[in-house]
Amino acid sequence: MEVDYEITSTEEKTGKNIVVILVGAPGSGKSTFCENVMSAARCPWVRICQDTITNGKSGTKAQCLSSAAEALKDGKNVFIDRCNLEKEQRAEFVKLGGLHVDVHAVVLDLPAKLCISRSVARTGHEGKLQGGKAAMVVNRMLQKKELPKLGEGFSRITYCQNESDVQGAVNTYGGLGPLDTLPPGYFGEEKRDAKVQLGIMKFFKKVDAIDTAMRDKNCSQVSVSEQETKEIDPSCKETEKITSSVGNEYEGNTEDQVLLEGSSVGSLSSKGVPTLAFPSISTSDFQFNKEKASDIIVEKVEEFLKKVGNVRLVLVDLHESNILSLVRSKAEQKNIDSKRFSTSVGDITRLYTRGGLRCNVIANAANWRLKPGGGGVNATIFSAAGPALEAATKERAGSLSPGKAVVVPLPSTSPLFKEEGVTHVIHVLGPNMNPQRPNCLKNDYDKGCRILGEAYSSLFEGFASILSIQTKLWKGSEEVSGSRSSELHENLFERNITNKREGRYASDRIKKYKGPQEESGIQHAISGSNGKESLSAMTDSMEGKVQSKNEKVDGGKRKVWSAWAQALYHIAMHPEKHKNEVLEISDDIVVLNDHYPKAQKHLLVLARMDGFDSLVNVGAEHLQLLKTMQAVGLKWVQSFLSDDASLVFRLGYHSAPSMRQLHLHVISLDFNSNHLKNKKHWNSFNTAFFRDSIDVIEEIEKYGKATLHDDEKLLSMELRCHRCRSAHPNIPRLKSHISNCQAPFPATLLQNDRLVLAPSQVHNKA
DNA sequence: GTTCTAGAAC
DNA sequence: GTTCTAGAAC
Repeated sequence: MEVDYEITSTEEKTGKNIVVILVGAPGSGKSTFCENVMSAARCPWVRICQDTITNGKSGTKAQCLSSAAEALKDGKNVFIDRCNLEKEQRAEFVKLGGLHVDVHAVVLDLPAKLCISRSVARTGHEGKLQGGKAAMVVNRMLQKKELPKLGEGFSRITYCQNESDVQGAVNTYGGLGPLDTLPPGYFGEEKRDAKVQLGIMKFFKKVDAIDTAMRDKNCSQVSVSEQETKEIDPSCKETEKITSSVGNEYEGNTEDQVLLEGSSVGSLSSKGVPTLAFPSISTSDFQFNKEKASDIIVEKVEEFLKKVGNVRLVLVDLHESNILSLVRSKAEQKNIDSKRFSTSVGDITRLYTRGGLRCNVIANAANWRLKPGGGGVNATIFSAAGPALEAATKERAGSLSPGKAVVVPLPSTSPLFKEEGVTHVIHVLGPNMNPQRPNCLKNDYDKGCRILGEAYSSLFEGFASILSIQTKLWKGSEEVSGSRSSELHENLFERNITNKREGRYASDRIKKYKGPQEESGIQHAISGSNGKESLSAMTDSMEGKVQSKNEKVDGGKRKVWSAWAQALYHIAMHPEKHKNEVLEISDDIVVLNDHYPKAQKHLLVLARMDGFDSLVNVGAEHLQLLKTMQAVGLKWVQSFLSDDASLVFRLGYHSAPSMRQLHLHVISLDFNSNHLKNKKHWNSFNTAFFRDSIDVIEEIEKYGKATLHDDEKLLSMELRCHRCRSAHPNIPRLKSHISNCQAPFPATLLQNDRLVLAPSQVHNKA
């Protein structure tokens, strides 16, 4: 290894090409890794996948080698996307290295159970290795795995043990510029003693009929991306032999039979459909009658699913229980879409890692003090989420009354967030029928049922309120927005087609909230806890939304701009009258400093076209102008970067600008400015309200329109750091945090050139 | 868009 | 008492 080190260090500045040999079992995410790097990349990469090398069909190792050599000759970097778990399988690819080519290894050494659940899920599409067999194969492969060493000829080896390591590596490679080199050596932690766990999926003791149906029918909605389905590739051809030899070895092993059956549940890990997992409320420790409870659950689920599209609810219990079967049969009787509601057996805090079931939000059957401990689900969730949940909960509410729910965003530091992808926990308190517990209703089931119904309403509305923030599900936009996936949790909230019905639902809700007889439970769930984001704020904002919608729908009416909102318009029309403030004038655009800059550098690029006030009426005919604005913005960014290479920029539009005349914000992401004073300022640049220019252009190219997120709610969202996503109670605290936060930017921002930064800084920021 | 300021939150 | 937010006026 020392030899390698010397070679690379002497040639450090030459901008060598790289061959990255991925090492990982099927299901470890190799292809996804490549895709993520390539989508962020600043220099050309070629992914060589034995599985698809012959016009989409599988090929030979020799073909891979020659394609790799060719790509290197063209000056491209290369991914070798095959399992490469054994030294011998890697040897020939390592030989691609030389004077001008470095060979790196990226080891996706993720938990075996995760690889297995993913790969088992994927074989359904491939039809090669079926269900349990795939599990055996992966198991066996992992047992044979030999982790790469520098001595094999690698100059750099990166070990990834979990998703966050993987993201780190994606950032590192994705951020490489053509002349950049990475330091040689070992990176990340190597865990050699990891033993493969057999029978990992006994957790799924029973496959719900509903779940199975879901897997079979759900291809369109619960789509597994193509490259994922290809994960078991011919580079694992060795493994097919293993399959046959191993297959019998495991037959008759009941645990693994269970595994096989249960694993198939993993395939419903539906990326893209926001999912709420919830326990049955009140039926365990609070001793609520299960028969009655199951009626309420089914009724509330049905009601919610009718109102909100494209979401999924999963009732979870640790064991196959009476309540699960009651609910299942009642849901079946009511013909509730099994794709959208199902039951599941397992630990609600391990649904993804143990079962491949992605749940963005989980509900907690909380106690009234909202404290950890006790037993059951509450103890499990608090312990799995770590102290971060307790702290975040405290920020939101001190206690909870029966029938109410409180939505708590999970800090990204929580293991539940990092490992399971859970973004929010919703605490719910149900009615209590247990004399040993507080607030016992003494068998008053009239009241009990009402409160339990309220509890579920609160829970589901809380879930919906999260969606409305994260996916604009309620916006009723009638077009498919760009379905790029994004940061860890946003992945789960992939944007989807929303329909008019949902849009109407949103406005129905507004009317409802404006009415005098508000349902306190619902109110509570949406307002978070104690009115911080108060009901009135919500109704006001919703009202605003309806109003602006009317303008759009009615078409004829135009937004009326106040006098103060005309300033940019005047400058755009007569830049010569504003020579002092204008930095650049052309026929199409005017550039000026924002009068109240919200960061060290904050420019506006104005469109000069009369009547082009905002993105609301943008269309394909404006494409060229938008591209010009973007290009001019980038030009200025480059000049700023040459003065200060530590800056990072974003270029984009406000979905609902306050000032007339389309203006592109070019802003450095330090947000170090005294003019940044309030929530609206922050959120207008750091939520979906801000539309990156590059995305707007892409959407117009694809759909002729841009999706706008002009929901006022976005502007009153809690304050979160744009880097580490931590939440802060007020602007001063946020500002003091961001002045120090050096966390890498979230993956969403790192993709698609949304960030513009100096080439020399690429690694640091990523 | 900002400024001003009452009053909520701490 | 001080800090901070949010609504109204411009």
